[in-house]
Amino acid sequence: MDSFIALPEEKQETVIGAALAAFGRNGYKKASTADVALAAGISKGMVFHYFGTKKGLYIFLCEHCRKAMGEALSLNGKEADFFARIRQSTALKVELLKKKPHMLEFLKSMYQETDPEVALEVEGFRELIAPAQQALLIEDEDRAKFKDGVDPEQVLKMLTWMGVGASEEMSGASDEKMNELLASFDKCIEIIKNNFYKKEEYL
Amino acid sequence: MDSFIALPEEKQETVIGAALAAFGRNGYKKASTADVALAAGISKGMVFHYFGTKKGLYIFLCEHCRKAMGEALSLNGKEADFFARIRQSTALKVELLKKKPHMLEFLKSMYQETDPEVALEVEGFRELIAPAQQALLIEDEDRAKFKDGVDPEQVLKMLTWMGVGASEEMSGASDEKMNELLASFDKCIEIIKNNFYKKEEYL
Amino acid sequence: MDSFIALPEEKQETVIGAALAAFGRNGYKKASTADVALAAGISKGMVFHYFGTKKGLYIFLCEHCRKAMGEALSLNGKEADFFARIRQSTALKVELLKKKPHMLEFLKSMYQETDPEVALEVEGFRELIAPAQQALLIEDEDRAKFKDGVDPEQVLKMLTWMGVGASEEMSGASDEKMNELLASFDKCIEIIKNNFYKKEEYL
Amino acid sequence: MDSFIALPEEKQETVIGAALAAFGRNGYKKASTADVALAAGISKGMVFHYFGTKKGLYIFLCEHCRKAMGEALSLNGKEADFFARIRQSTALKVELLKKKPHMLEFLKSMYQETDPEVALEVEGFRELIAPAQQALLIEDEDRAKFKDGVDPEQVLKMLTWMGVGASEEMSGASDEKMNELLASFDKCIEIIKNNFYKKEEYL
DNA sequence: TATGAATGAGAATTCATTCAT
DNA sequence: GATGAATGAATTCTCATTCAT
Repeated sequence: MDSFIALPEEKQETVIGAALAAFGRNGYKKASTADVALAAGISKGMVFHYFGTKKGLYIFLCEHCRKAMGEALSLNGKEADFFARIRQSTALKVELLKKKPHMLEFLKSMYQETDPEVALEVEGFRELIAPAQQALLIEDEDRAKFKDGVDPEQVLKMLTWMGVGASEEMSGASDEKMNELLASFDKCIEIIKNNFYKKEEYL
Repeated sequence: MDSFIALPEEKQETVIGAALAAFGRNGYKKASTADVALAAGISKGMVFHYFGTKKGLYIFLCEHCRKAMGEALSLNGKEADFFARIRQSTALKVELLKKKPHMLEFLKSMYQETDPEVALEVEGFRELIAPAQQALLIEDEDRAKFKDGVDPEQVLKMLTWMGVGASEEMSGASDEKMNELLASFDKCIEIIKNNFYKKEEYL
Repeated sequence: MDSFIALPEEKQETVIGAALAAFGRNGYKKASTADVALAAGISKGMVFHYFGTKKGLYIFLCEHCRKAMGEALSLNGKEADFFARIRQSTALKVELLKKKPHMLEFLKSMYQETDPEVALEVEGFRELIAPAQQALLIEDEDRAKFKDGVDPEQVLKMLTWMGVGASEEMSGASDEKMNELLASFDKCIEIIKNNFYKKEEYL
Repeated sequence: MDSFIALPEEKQETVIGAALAAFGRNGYKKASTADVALAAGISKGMVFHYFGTKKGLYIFLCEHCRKAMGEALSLNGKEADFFARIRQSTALKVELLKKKPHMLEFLKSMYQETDPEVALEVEGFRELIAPAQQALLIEDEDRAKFKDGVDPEQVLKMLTWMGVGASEEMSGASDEKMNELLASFDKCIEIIKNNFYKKEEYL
């Protein structure tokens, strides 16, 4: 793993790209180290030299994606408003994944991974990525903006669930369909905001 | 397949349960027919006698789940009100999945399945199951109940996504937690109804 | 086996025909008892009831063919002349095999069988059938007909080898081709007779 | 296949010998890759590394034999006389098959192979090998040497059939027996030549 | 470092044979 | 006698991992 990090950035990217694509396309079990090596233009032996085992490579990729997600979202300049934060967060994620299509493939596949050999690790990474994806904590100043009688936590839950549902539907959707779904999701946020924020003041 | 259907119901259930569990746990590729046979208490040979191939078994399970879902939801006695229908549908699904926990596992895994050997079949079943899961079509008499300026279709989409998100979270949750989530989901429906229906008339 | 012989002739023929066809088409190893049973319209269990094992069935068929061959050739009414005997023998064989096409298939396949499980038995039957096929012993009265300086035994060897070679080529040949080859073989016999018999007296 | 060709000649021969023997002994279907690997002193995996599939190995062997036959016969230095050519060709083939006994076994088995999985390929190779085995075309200058009234083509056919018959008998014969048969075959050629060539001029 | 040949455990599938009904 | 469900050994093929070069 150290020896991999010592590689020139460019070569690292090639290998990572090839591996993300291979696992994204076929899942953990069916993706073969030979495929990864071939696509990366290195020998099978090197894959094991760099990552020890197939599992080691997979976990490295999970970690790599988590970092990339985190970095992208950390650019999220603390938007003042709760709903604005949700929208920006969503937009940033979509941005990132459009630039690194293999990463999107991989993440989708990772969310679907059921192979027990990596189940534990994947579970952990899912939890690590989740908050990074959300940045959805309701702060005190947000709370005040909600209409009386509306439970902000419940609204957050609704939004979170909707996000999961929308993501699920985006998985495997075409680019066109994805944009459409994104617009629809945006509309949902809008609707909820319109209905649960105190109208006069925060719209 | 015929020979399988001729089996006593009880034995069928054992085999189906074992297979749902195996595929649900490990996904199509890694689940092994030997595991299924062992868990079902039959010989490897019988798996092939009954279902021909591993793929045949998988497709049989898809079909089986579709039927079970359909039957459960067909009990849904045409509630008059749109939101009432959603609630009942959700309650019925949760009921079913509590009784057949392996089926839930399997369905989740099926929604995630990417193995090209069954991709086509799974795709088909997803589409067949989707409407059965919903029974959520908005009818004209429902449309009239929504506030002016509210797009009923968008609200349906929100509810659908929320349903998926909530189901996801319910997966693997304890019985207690599941009840809690169900209550929370119920609250969501309530909130949305309160906000999008014409208040005076339909609450 | 006794139980099989107790069957009505007609049923026996059905089973034998199906078995000859199955083994003839696919060879010993690849032909499956299930195929035989299906084609014969009986259950797998009966195949084993009648013949004990797959090998038992195969040997029964060998024996059956040997008998059939012997009976056909025994009709061969002791033609006086050596070459006339060869021709009649050939004609009778062709006759028989045209009437029982499955038997021909089977015999061809049997001559080709290399599976060690039946190699010994097949070897034995080949030797048993060979003389029956030939009826080619040169008798003293024949010997006198050959030109001086011609070794009758060597001529017999030539004819035998030609017979094997011609049979080999007939295997797998179409009906039309087979007739053509038969005519050609006939011409060979004629040529040899013309050249090795004392001309004036025996042509 | 490339990787196999890259092997040291000696190892290639070992593997080829083991495979020829296995298929020759048991036929395509029953010969097992495990046997081949064991006899060749390599692992099961390597068989597939080298040849991809069992069928790939079989076809490689067919091709290998075709080449070996072709090379051996190409040494046949264009003997002037037809019968001389036949004798030399026969001698060369016997030479080859004495050196590579497994090849003989394999070729016999191949000529008998009926397994549909390789039927097409075998058919093709049979046709390719046939002419290589013959080198027996009668040329115009040969034709003139035959007695009037003798059909040279029919004589060729006789010789060819006899060659097949003799080869069949040589298969599996002891070295001593083989020499005896060879001498007998030689005598046949001599006899035929004596009878069908114009005596005064060409003997 | 880098290679890819080599290994061997494991997976799907087939099928002769047995045996309860 | 008859059936065909049931068994499990054997077979082809795949692939992570190791290791000599």
